[in-house]
Amino acid sequence: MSQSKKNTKQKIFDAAIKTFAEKGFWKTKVSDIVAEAGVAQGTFYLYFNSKDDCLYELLEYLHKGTLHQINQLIENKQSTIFDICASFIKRIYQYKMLSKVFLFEALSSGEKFKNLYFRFKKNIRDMLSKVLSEETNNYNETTVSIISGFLKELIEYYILFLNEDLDTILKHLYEGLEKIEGARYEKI
Amino acid sequence: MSQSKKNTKQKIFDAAIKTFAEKGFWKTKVSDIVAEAGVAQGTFYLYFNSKDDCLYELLEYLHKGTLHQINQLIENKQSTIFDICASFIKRIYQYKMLSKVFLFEALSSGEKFKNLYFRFKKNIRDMLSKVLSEETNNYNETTVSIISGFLKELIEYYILFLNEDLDTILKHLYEGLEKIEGARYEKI
Amino acid sequence: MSQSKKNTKQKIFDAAIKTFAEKGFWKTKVSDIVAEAGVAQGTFYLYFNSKDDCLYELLEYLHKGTLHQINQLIENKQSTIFDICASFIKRIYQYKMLSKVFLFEALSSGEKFKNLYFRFKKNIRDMLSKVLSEETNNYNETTVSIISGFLKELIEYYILFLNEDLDTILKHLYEGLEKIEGARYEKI
Amino acid sequence: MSQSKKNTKQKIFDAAIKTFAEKGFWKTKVSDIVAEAGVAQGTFYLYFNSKDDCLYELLEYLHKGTLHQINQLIENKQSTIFDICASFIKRIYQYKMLSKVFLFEALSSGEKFKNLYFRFKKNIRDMLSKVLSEETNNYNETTVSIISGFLKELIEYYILFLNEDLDTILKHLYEGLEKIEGARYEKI
DNA sequence: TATGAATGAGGCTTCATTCAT
DNA sequence: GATGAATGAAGCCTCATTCAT
Repeated sequence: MSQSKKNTKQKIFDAAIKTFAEKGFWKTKVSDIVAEAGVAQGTFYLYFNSKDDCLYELLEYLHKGTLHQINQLIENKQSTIFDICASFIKRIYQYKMLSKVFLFEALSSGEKFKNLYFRFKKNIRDMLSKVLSEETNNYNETTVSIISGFLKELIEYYILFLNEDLDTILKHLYEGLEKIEGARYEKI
Repeated sequence: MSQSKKNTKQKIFDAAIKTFAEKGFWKTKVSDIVAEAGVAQGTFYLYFNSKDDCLYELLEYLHKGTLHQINQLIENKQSTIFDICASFIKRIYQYKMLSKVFLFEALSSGEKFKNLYFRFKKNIRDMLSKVLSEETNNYNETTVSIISGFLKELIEYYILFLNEDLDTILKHLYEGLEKIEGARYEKI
Repeated sequence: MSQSKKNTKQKIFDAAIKTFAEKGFWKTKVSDIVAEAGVAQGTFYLYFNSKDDCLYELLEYLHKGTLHQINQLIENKQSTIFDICASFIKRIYQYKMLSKVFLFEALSSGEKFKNLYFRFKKNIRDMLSKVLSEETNNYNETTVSIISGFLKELIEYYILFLNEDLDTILKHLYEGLEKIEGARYEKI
Repeated sequence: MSQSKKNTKQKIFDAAIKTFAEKGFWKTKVSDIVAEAGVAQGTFYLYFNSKDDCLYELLEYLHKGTLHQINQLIENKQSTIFDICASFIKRIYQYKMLSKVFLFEALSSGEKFKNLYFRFKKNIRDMLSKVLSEETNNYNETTVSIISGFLKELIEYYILFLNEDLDTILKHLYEGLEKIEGARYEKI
């Protein structure tokens, strides 16, 4: 892939993220994306087969990257559940707009996206399970649900609704996990 | 409102809930709703100004009813946090399809719906706060976030994804609150 | 089907025939047809799934009607090959524009239409065969090819290109068949 | 024209013939042609002004070549009508794909092409007239129509539809002319 | 009140053509 | 000459909404 081709695709990608996040998948027109990207309507179709396709590629990118990042932490045996969650929250915060699309658009954007969303949720829960079972001796599924739900609440309420900064959110996370797990963590 | 008018509107209401839940707001056509309801296309517009309007009315109905139900429990000073949560879960379970639309479509269906959704979330959190502060002496916002997130996880994962029955879900709820609060509740 | 519905479909049908005949299938836009018919763009899609569909329905109509008409003549045992051909030519002349579409657009409008065209051609040849074998004792396939080709030449050259009137064309037909068959026919 | 330029143009020419014949003029995209030719999209426009232009050049080439070939036969006073027709059929068979485009696409590809087609048809008929009037003493226009139609039927039905081989088709031709003319020809 | 045919603005996508390299 | 990414006009089709009956 040539440099210029890569650039054009990236421009469209960035514009799509921004537009999907602002207007939502269904209200976003391809013409909005290309206007934001500064390319012609037809150019969009050189890189994506459809609007659907574009969203799917974006979500897969976030999905894979996030899981990969967490997996690497897990392989480092010294990572605590706090490290994992903080890493997750940081990534979501970094990709705020794209995450918004993933977490709050996917369920209503068609079967394909719903499946991707639930695959993601399942993966996150599995990772939490793994770390919890290594870390504590009274692991159970309920704890996974509590933490998984708490993470989503942090994102939904503190990031999206209240729009708080990362440090404040990590503080909430720390306090929450402390309460849930009854343990103290080193902040990272 | 005459009896027959009420019936027609109710037919459309029910059809709309079913269709929105099955196909999502954006993929639902007015023609789908009226086909399901067994009335003519034009009839829809005798009762609703628009497709948006119809969804909004539905969500407000769920919103108000749910808050009202919880409020009544709160006014009965003996209600525990478990009672409140169980009542909430039961109602969501009862209006499974409509709730699905509310909890997972609203954020992506336009500004108006997003506002309604966050108003609802805020109300639920406030009620939890109120009960918690009456019930425990170490109440804090973090606990509200944990419980609020846990409730949504129960709905998202156990009701929508795994499609478990009400009793199983209430069991999860009980175990979760026990873990969060470190207390035992009377099951209702 | 209500009267008004029938009328609208007929209006579109007529407009489609005219437009297809004038501009050809590929150059005809749905917007041309509806403009000619005096209805809205969307109305077209109440009656046809697509432009393809519309053409197909038109051609089938001509196809079936023409075959039916000839079949009835054949069942009357006294019909000569001249009667059959004259009846065919008259029908083509009557549906001049639609026939033009069938005979000269179908082969280039996609597989489906090509198949319909060759089915039609085969049917016509079979009918000619049947009548010839009843009428003469030295019937053979070559004669069928000669007559079939002659008929198409009459249409292509005298109707479409020279735009001659029906009587002149029937005169050509009479002379041609006389030459081919070496017999004299009663003009009908 | 340089050698390499000639090669590129020829590659595109050949690809265009193949593609037009397979998919028809309207369904053929310039991108199909260049893919088949193995050149870049822009290269097409170094040799042709437009897709229309390319088809027109192709058809003119077939047109002129065919007429030229027949004219040479006519100048040789000993050529019979069978020689002329056989030569015509052989050429059509040799340029099967291109002929398909000419004979069955031209009428529906726009005014310019329709004119070219009828010019061709007129030329063929004139040549037949000329030979017939030299060969027989009871020449008339009807015979021209019969032979012209028969030739097209041979192409349409036996070449395109039944896909028979050249010898078989020439046999049909021989039998047909024998029947039409009541004479015996030397096969060439 | 109820109907359902008709509307038409608007979105998605295609593809012939251009042009900078 | 050759390339192929970029263009953008144009066309098909959808569907929320209207309105005459």
